[in-house]
Amino acid sequence: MYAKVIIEYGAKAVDKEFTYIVPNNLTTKIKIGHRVLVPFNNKNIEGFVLDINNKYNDNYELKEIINVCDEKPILNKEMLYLGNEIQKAILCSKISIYQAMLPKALKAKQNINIGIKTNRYIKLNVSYAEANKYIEECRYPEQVKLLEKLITDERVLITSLTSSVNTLIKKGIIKFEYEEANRYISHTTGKYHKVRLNEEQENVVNSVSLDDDMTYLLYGVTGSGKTEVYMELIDKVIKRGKTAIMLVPEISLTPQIVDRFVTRFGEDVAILHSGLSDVERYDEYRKIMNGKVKIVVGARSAIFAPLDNLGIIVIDEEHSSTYKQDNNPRYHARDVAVLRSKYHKCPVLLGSATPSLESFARAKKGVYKLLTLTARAGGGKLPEVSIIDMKKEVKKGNFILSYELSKKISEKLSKNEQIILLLNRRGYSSMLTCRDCGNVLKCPNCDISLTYHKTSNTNRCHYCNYSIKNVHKCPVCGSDNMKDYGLGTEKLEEELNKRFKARIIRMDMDTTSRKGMHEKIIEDFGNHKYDILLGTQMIAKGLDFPLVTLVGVINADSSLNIPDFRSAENTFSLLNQVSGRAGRSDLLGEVIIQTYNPEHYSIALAKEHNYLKFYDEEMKIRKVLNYPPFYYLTLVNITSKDYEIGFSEANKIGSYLRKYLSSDTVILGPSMANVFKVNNIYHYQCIIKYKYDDKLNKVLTKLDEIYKVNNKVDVSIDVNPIRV
DNA sequence: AGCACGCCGACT
DNA sequence: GTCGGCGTGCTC
Repeated sequence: MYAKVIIEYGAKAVDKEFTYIVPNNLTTKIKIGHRVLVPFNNKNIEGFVLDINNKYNDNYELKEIINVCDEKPILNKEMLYLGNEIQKAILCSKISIYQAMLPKALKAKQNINIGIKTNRYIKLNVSYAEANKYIEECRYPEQVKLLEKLITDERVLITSLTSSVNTLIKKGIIKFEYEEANRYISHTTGKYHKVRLNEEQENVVNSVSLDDDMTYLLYGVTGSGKTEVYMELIDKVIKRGKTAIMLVPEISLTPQIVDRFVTRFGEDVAILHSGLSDVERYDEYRKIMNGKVKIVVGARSAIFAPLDNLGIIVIDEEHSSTYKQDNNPRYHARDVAVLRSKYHKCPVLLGSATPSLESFARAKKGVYKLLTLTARAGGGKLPEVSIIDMKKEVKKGNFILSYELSKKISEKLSKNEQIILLLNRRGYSSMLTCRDCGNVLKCPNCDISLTYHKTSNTNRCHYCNYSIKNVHKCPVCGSDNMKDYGLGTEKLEEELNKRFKARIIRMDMDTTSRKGMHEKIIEDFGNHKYDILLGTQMIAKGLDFPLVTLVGVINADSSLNIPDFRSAENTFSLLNQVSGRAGRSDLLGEVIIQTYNPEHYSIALAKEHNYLKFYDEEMKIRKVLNYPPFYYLTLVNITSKDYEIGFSEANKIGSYLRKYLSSDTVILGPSMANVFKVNNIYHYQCIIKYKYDDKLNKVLTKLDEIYKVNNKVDVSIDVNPIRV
């Protein structure tokens, strides 16, 4: 008996199946999907069994599998199928997908020590009458206390053995009971209040057929009650005895969503997101594997949750770029969802207030079925948005806060209402420049300027984490005339503290790096321990604070100025998202957007909350420039430590693509990537634009093969990149 | 990925 | 003479 195994190494050179002999003692036990320990190149490593058969024709001298690592297979039939399909679609190594599907504890990798925790309980081993009789005759108060507790509580958790427990066990009065522990406890805040759906929501729920593999796009304005629709559909699915996956962009940003699911569905829910520790994630994952839960709420990788009998997959904020993994394997959760929906014959529901252009275009073409929610669920109005032209404000000397925004902040503070301010840049200032020689302080390893952080008094690189103590003299000319430019969240916080007497909390990557800080800031702000929440785009999503009546966007241009074909879409969507945070209760919300480009359509249309008009405008541009959704994109990234070698190989790759791809496929480049040097590695890229190219997959696979063995340059392929 | 093998420079 | 640098190639 032979087994084909893929091994734990992610390197392209060993991304193939290796055949091993299954020793006699394992033939009955071993199954496809099992994690196994195998000898490989004089080392013992782990891998997964992908196939078992009785034939082997080659004359290579095979080795034997050492052992199977777990009782049951880790990869089920569906996961193996998904791995195959995804590998074909995005040209990544197979092992990388299987690893991406699993929690750390179950990946093929040795020396991970993540075990199962077992709780020990004690329980009565005799009738209540006998226990009571024992109590009467017992001279030891500790024993009496224990038994009395057991009569009322049925079982008691034991963390350390006491002599009274020992005695009672010995006498057979009590017995032990063991149970797997759950180390993750989702703290919920309240009880579930069933909300009655309005007519529009009801219609949407009824339009979704639970019996076929259709994809639906739910386009609903912010606050229109999309979550209630999701929960209602999931409830229906569960009542039919099926299971559901609910994806959210990054759950630790939205504890409020978790809270709503846990309060409504209780024990039926497992949570999977990056905020969990490895042991917590393992516990949640086991609940799913063992069929103990019916709903999985989680971020991107939760799309792989091994639920049987899937009845629906919901993807909230479907336009969010976090659904695409930005390192290997570069999969998109939306695509995996469609694969799983076909496998289970169940619907996919994508929801957003600002759907991605790709999805909306598909919905218009009828590939997806379009559903809409036009009104805010509580009857609340969409907030009033005003746009401030910062070019005029700067002339008046208002560099950070416009007159209008300052006035509104004071007004809301005096009414004891809350304020959210968005500034999409962390740190104090964005760069340090010498006024005498014009030198800009740059990262020595990367191609970008360093950001000054006042809290730590350092200049840091946001790409490679390089940091130096703040400098006062120009390293080039020695002048002490250094000046900082640009505005970050730290400086904004300082300015607010100077100008207002208010309780202010900052939320960005620097204040939330400690575990649980997200939740804490959100909870504290929700409990009105602060008046102003300022932060980067992490404050824009899914938060629901009834007391917030003013949202200010400090610099709407920061996302607009990123050189990317999606920058207008991202700007519109961010402005729309963050505006939606205002006025979620009966208090009317106001939004003030500060910008240097007040006439830009993505900003002007965000003022009107006009997604449909934005869609039309943006589609015109995409059409002219041959960008998605009119063309597909694939990015070939070429990286090298050596500038010259990178350059020449990138050119070779460019000509290779031009030679072998169809003539109506457009190949741009090679060119230097947006940030050319990161961590002393040079980045080149070729962009491939195509409508349909039956040669593409083959050509790219071949290219990949060629460069597998080249260790001077690395070639990675990104199908449907989110950033170009 | 990780390890052995192999061919050149600077040391006891 | 030998230790060790890392470039090359192979792993069921």
